[in-house]
Amino acid sequence: MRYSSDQKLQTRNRVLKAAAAQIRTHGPQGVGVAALMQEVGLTHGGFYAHFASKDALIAAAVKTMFEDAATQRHRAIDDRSGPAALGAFIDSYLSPDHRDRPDRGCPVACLLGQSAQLPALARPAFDTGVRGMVRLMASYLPETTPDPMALASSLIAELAGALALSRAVEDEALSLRLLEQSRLALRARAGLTIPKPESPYHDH
Amino acid sequence: MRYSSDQKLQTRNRVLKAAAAQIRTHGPQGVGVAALMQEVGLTHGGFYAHFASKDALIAAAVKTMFEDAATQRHRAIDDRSGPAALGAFIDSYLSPDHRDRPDRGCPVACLLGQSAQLPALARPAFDTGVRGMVRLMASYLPETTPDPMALASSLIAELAGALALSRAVEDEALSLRLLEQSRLALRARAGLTIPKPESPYHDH
DNA sequence: TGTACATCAGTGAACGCGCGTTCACTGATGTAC
DNA sequence: TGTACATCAGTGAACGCGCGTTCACTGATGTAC
Repeated sequence: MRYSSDQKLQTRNRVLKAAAAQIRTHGPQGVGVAALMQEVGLTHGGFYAHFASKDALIAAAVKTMFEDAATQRHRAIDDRSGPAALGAFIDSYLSPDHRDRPDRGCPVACLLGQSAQLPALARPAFDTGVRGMVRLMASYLPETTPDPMALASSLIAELAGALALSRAVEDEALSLRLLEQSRLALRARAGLTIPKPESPYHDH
Repeated sequence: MRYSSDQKLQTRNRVLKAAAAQIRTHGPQGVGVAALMQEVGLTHGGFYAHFASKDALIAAAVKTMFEDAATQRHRAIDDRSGPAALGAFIDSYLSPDHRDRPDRGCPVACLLGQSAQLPALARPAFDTGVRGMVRLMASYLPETTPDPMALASSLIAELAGALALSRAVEDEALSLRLLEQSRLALRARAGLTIPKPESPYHDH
């Protein structure tokens, strides 16, 4: 090969990363091959040295989105445990920061309404992502919980729903209210009796 | 005018109705002027006798979607009252039927993830729709509820989130589980202690 | 009442633009000798 | 070690198609006289 040994792989990864960000902010339809390659500093013709088609790119990008999210989750599990981890998870998930940065956020919430526009290859990754979130949530719940998976399913639905609603809504006050009401409700439902007052990030 | 007096209005309404169905199933981007007009039995050229642009059509269609939903809600209120109405609302909202028929379903859930693709003219209608749902839910809640609007906000987030998740997921079993767990959880949270076992539609 | 004219919803061909994809070519690097 | 050749990531022009929009035209109906 004429470029340094793994340069092709690096380029591919840069394209994938840029695509993932675009998908998260503008949806699968919002990705343009030419614009994407320009963002990476290349011309559009070179795209097909890395991917067979735009759909193949999207499928690969969605897959990596969920893989990255899974590793992030595992890292978070190792860091803390029990109520502290659960509280931090809920707070950061329903924070204005997470709402405003879909390009760095939870892929499940980003793709909630756009799954119909995903190429078939990318669909299974979404299921895996949802299952992973529910399982994670269940593992966080107090041991006294009668049916952790059932409760976790319900909690995840509210978590993703509240974030998606807060993003879809135009009025800032309404958006913040949606986040905050669900944040408090979820903390209570998950057995965290004392909700942190403000600043959802640094719970000491 | 050369066609019977209100024919133009009827045509316009037929186009609007077809557009609303398309938006619900395939998103705002999924609507094509030519395909839409053909569906109504006309040729694409005539479109611009009714709408200034595709965006204007989408804005109008979204607006009517929410207006129709609001009148449906008001009709539902008149029919029943209290717990029966609340239970029926939750059950039908989280039914497989509602999941499988987005073209007839709640516009809030349909547009949850696609609001970024809506023309600016259509955005305020979404906010109004969300507020309307929360207010309706709050009015259903038991009088003993401490903060009905707060609880309603949380309930609506789970309601919309669970429906959207169940639609986005590929695996039927997972999809049904998401619907059912949230249906039971929401009934319990809303103070309906005895959830109906199956057949969410006819709760006599 | 009957006739001539005006109106305008709807037709269908055409335009223009964006975008995914193709392809002949480049030129720096790796390999063979 | 040095030279000739092969490879292939990336270039940039071009193609083709879909789609939103335009426009000259039609012909059935409403209106004026």
